[in-house]
Amino acid sequence: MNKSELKVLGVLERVGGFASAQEVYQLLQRGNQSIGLTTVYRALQSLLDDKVVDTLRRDDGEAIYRLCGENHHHHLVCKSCGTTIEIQANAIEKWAQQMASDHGFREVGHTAEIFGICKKC
Amino acid sequence: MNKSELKVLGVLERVGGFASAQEVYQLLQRGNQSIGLTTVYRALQSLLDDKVVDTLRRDDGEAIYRLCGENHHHHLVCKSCGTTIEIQANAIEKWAQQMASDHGFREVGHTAEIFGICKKC
DNA sequence: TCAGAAATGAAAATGATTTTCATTTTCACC
DNA sequence: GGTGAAAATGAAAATCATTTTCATTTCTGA
Repeated sequence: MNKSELKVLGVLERVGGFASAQEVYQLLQRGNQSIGLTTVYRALQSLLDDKVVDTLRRDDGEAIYRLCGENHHHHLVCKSCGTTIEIQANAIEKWAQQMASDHGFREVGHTAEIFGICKKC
Repeated sequence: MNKSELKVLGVLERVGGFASAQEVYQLLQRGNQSIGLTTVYRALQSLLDDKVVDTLRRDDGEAIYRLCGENHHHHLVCKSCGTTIEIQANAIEKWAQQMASDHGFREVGHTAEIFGICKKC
């Protein structure tokens, strides 16, 4: 675990959720922790290999990362105004585990998002 | 639904599973159905809008598409080999409805996906 | 201190996807 | 059949995340 990886980890901690490589890079630039974009990618790859972070893809295909083992939540998003509400969902966690083990999957993760039009809109 | 979209649909039918835009393009070139890559992308986008096809991302970020049945389902995806299993989930449907109505949302939709490493990998 | 290894980052390369724009096709109407 | 506006097409250029290259800098351990 070298210096760059620690900086990237620091950002992911502060963010407390998902961030893309580009976002991590931007955030480091804003602070006085600037490291090169290439190094950000390398650090993320290395953290992935060490299973310290977790990765997903946004709808647009951009990869996003977060610290493993953070308790995660889901989102309820308004399609119109963008308001986002965090929701906990034990039901979902259990469902994902159950489905995965039914089919012999391991190292399981999941995503779930609800979207609609909120009261105000 | 125009001619290009029909050709793309034809390929997806023959493939009987997921294919990327680039793959659809290649397959059309091999047959005597050649259409431009741009048109393939446009046709896929249009089919997506019409909810005739379904999309996912490969690990490398490439988008893959397939015909979707009319019944709504979720996916269990192997991060390693890409194997995809369709799963039904009444629990999720109910959860989404419940959460949304709790917060006064309407016109509700949702996404949910489970990913992990399958038995074979 | 010194040499070799590892880390770094700027710039170029890659590859999927999107945009641009000039051309072609379709289609309703005369 | 002929006409023209609207839609479809595709080649080429642009975009953008990510990876590779490679010359330079920093570590590390003897």
